[in-house]
Amino acid sequence: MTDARELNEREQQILQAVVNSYITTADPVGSRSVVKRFELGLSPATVRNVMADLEEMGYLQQIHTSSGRIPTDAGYRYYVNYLMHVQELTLRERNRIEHEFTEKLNDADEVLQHTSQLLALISNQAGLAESPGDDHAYVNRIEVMSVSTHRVVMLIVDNYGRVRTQTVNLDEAVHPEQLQALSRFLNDHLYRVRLDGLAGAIENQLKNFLDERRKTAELALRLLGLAPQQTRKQLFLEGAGHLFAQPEFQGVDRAKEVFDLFEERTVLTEVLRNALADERRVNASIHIGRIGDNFGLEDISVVASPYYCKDEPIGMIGVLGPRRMPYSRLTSIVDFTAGMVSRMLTRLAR
Amino acid sequence: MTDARELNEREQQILQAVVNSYITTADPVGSRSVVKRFELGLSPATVRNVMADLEEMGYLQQIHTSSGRIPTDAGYRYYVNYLMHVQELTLRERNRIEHEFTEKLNDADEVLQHTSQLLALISNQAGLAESPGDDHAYVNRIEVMSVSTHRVVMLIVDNYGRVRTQTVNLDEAVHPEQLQALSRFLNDHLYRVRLDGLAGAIENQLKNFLDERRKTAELALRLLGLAPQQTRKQLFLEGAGHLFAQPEFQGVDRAKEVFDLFEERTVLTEVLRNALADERRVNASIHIGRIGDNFGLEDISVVASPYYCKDEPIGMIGVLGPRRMPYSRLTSIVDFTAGMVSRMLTRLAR
DNA sequence: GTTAGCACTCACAATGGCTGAGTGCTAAAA
DNA sequence: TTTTAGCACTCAGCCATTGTGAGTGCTAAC
Repeated sequence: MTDARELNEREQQILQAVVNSYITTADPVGSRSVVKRFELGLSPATVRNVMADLEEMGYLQQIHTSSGRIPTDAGYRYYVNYLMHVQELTLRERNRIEHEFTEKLNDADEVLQHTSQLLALISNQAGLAESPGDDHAYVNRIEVMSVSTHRVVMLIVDNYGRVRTQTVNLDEAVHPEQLQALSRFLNDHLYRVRLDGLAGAIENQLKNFLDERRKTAELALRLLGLAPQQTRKQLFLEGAGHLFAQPEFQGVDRAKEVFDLFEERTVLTEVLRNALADERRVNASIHIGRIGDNFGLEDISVVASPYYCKDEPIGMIGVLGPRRMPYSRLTSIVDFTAGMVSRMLTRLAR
Repeated sequence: MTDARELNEREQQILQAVVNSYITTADPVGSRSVVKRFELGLSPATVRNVMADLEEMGYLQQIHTSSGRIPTDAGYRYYVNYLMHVQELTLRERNRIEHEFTEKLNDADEVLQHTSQLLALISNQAGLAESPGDDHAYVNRIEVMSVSTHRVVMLIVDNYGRVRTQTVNLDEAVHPEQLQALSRFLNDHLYRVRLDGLAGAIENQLKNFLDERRKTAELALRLLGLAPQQTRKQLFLEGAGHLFAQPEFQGVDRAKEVFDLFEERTVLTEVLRNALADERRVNASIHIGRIGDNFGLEDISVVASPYYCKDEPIGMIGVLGPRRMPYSRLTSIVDFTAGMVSRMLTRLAR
């Protein structure tokens, strides 16, 4: 990789040919097959020279002398940024996706779970969908009730229609009147407060409360403190099996690595998050190669796109597959689907 | 497999030796290695003769002429039923398990999820645990509240401390008074009713109700009818990765089959259920070989044991691994753990 | 009934030759 | 100067061959 000079037209053509060919066949591609498949009006020898240049610049690599070339991460990156023409979805495909979202979906989690399934199905890769985290969700309604003498359930409905329950065990019994007061208090003071700032919202006002109200506030704080923090952003992952069908994951060791990756959802969430920061040409951002530092997997790519609620970015959806994946199609799919999710969510949170 | 005559002592010894050896090494075991490892005071030739007999009777098989023998399903079965001496847990191990259950576990689902993790960890196999189904759970408390004009949440607490919420969308708005009446009504009539018979319990009494009460009852029925039936028994499965470490699942195709099996939890539940019917010598029942009819997997065994709540059998827990598994140890682990779960659950449901 | 001996079987690993796809380089053609 | 034809070379994958070792069945002797 000597310098990063611009590629001339022929180089671009050939890089594109190599990437396209490799994406569909998974075989290293040689000079002869390039001229045959793409009819460039050149001889294999010329193509070889160009390929040698591309290799020197770091866009292609050989798995060993005298095998064809395959794209490097940089090669894919160049292809994705400058060469790929996004393959628009057909009307039929768009209708299909839209149709999927007419189903009865009551809250954001249902929407996103469904989304990950849908993405897996139509992309033939693994589908990912992050559900809105506590930093983007607000209390719509909050209710407390006792379920036994020393046990209390707190029920929180957020602006995405999700219902979350948290059970808390108390040391002492609570009177029904106390609970009623507590419910009123919570609804008064936590309405539209962000889910990750419930305790903080009350603490801030604590000094303004007197007597009974103060007691109620302190009880509220105790409850919130005892409730298990299930703040972890949920990540829906569907269709993992598709990956095992790909030739690059045939080896047992590889398969094991993929399996382990799927167990570690936090890492995946991380990747999705970082994808946002990546340079991007189209709406979808694309992560190419090696995920995290602890996983041996170099051969993973992610195509992800943010979804919005009322123009505010909330989370990401996307697909995950082998590095050799049909980016041009997937970006369209992911983008379009993200748009649908945004619309659904905005409607839910009305 | 000519006849099922009893095995004489020497035959038993040798069958046991073969099973033990194969369980630990995963290699077919030959006559010479048997006499070396187990010091029977016999020559290899004699052992060969006995092994030939055992093969004829269907307890052993050869993978090809001139390889050692490995046990058949029948061989394992004989071993498990008559030969195996249950390997008691050490005090240390029992303490370890008991210690795990001192953790704060608030409801049955937490207990059983924890159990599946624990089993996976100490058995080095996949851990299974079925949570109590709707046919063994009773309503302890039931509450209804509106979360928006046309949306209602029904909250059901069962006798195992589990809280389940179901949201229902209605066509028309509901008045708060209606809901209050509804909550009272439900608590009056569904207390201690089995979770899978809620609608039925109300229908049965429908004719006894007049006027407003009848209206309330009908509203209740509508709600219960609209609520999604999440009756599916939950199956916790943990430590699936352990299986991929076993040599019998190294092949890619095998690995894929295991993966598919884990996606199909209903099949697993089925197996656990059937395990109960199996002949059993010790407390734990053992399923050997081939699961279901649609899976190619012949090489799976399950060791399972029921757990109880107040002496009533509720569900199963167990471990799943290759057919070649250390049954003598696993039965103890599973049995003991099942006992702990029973104790925990009985306490929870007091 | 048990054992020693022997010929036989068969999976598995190592070896070597062959093939085909692909390359780099050089010299000639455009 | 750029492109192409030609040629020698490389290397993975396939195939057949061979040797080895663990194990067997059978027979005859103990």
